[in-house]
Amino acid sequence: MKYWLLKSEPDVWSIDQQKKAGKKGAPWDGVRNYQASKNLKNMRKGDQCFFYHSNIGKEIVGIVEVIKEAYLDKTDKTGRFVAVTVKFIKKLKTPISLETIKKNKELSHLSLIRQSRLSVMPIDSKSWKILNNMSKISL
DNA sequence: GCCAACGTTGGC
DNA sequence: GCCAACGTTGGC
Repeated sequence: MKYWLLKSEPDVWSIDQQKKAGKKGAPWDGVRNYQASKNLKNMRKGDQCFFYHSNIGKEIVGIVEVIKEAYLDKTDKTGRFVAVTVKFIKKLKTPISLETIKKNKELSHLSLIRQSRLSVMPIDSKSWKILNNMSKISL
């Protein structure tokens, strides 16, 4: 299984809206960047993704799971980009802020920090574990 | 195929 | 609201 991180502006699509979508999940569409799109294509059913709120909050707020692999993004008229469907798994007890992530040397290689504009990125399993542990500890 | 102009993202 | 970083577009 692979791990990913998905960014969304909460006033466009938030973790609470994702929660409301329930078991059926909701399409993760609107990606208009080739690198991000390539990452979407590499997602497999069952992969887990951190849900990150950009701009407002700037923190990882929850976890979602891929339930449908890449298909053409209906919102893209050019037919170049893809979407996946993800379903809500849980909200983190303690959201992990970008600031906190930046402070951790073991996480400094993450694209979240190195490539701030990328909206879909892989997370290695070690970093996934570190972040998961952080979410259970209040700081 | 280069590169200037322009648009977008996202942290601050 | 500003601006740095960076991706895309289009003229040549």
